[in-house]
Amino acid sequence: MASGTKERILDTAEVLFARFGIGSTSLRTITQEAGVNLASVNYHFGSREELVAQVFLRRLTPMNEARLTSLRQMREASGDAPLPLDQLVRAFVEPPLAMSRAGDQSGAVFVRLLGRTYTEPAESIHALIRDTHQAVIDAFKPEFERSLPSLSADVLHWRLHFLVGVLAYVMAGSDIMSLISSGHIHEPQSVAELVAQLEAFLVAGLQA
Amino acid sequence: MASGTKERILDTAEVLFARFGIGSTSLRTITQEAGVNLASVNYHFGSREELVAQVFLRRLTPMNEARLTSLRQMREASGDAPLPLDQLVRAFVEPPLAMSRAGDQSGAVFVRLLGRTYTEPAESIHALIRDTHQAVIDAFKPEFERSLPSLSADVLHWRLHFLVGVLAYVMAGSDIMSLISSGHIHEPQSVAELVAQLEAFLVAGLQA
DNA sequence: ATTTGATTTAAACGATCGTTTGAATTATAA
DNA sequence: TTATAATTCAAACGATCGTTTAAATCAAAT
Repeated sequence: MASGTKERILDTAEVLFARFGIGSTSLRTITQEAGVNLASVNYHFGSREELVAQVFLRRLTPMNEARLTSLRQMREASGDAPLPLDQLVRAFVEPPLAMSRAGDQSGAVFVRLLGRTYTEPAESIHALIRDTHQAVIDAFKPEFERSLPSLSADVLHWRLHFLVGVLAYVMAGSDIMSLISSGHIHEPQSVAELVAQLEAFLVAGLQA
Repeated sequence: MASGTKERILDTAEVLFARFGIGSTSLRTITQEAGVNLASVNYHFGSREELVAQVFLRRLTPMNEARLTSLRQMREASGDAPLPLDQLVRAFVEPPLAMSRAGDQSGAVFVRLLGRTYTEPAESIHALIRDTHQAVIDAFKPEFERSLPSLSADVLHWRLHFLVGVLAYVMAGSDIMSLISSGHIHEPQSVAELVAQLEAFLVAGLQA
């Protein structure tokens, strides 16, 4: 029964971090829910902080690779021409949202956690997200510049900032604004529809 | 020297909540920083949870009143006609951002705290924000419907969701995306410029 | 000046936190 | 089977948490 302890801790921590927040979830709560011994966290991860980092890293890496792969394929298909803006937005936005429709719920849970973490104050986590996103930004930024040549560097910077903000908020899946629709919680029928809605909004905003 | 203890606690808690997060800030840290006795929090506020609520309530109330006042003035000036979308967006977006330019820094600190709290998991705080925003949503929702008559209820709902997402992210002032501009942290010269940038982006996105 | 109530203070409460320890248990391989 | 390593386990460590208590101090009013 030893095998799988590490993954059980990661899975359980992911769920509890998303539900109660990283700082408000204790190792005792995690290990109790996971059915493993308290000391196993320090045995397998060394410290609580390392556990937090591993929870993010095991999903951030493939997620960002999906974005880069999508962008690379578009580049190859597009030759020297600037990329169509809608495709560019989609390549950036879809991979994280696509995780929400994974067979198990684990992907969706992590997306929610990640979205919330974007605006969380803990500097150590910010640094981790920043590092893992660096390659993505480096690859997408010049493409946006080429696809939106009429925008000044300042304006483009702000609009990309806004883009990330929308994405982070959608990922966080905050239910605060469910009251916009008069109390009706209105989940999208499918991730594809959400991506389409998001893409239309963002493309128009970027081209404003 | 007794007088001002309550306000000192509120001010200090606001700063520390914004910097380290609500759940990660202890009463001992707050009272030590504020230079007051530990027990004074429970004396003046009853409990830590009530202190958190008061930190939000003392600024949320005037902020939302500013939004409603702005909307009411627009309504009176506009007769029966639908409101111009840019004005509508501005009335919703400007009051929270305007707090950032208050004489003291306290307003800016709170805006940052509020933005971060939008995607924070603590349900008690969500409920508090939801309640204080209810009147604002009730007033703005039908105006957006009138100013954007071509949008279906579903699409409008999503776009307002996106709008709130952008606003929350900007308020949070996350520096994660400072790397978009190649590491240059690029603060807006003025709140007015930020509002203008935001308004252009949002109006275009809403009309997509 | 004295009394009354409001406020501050130091100290302690039990609970929970992340981490460590050393023995018990399990898996791996010779 | 026996030796060796990996893992799990119960228990305890010191530190910190929010809260409470009762005495000390302050302010205001009689």
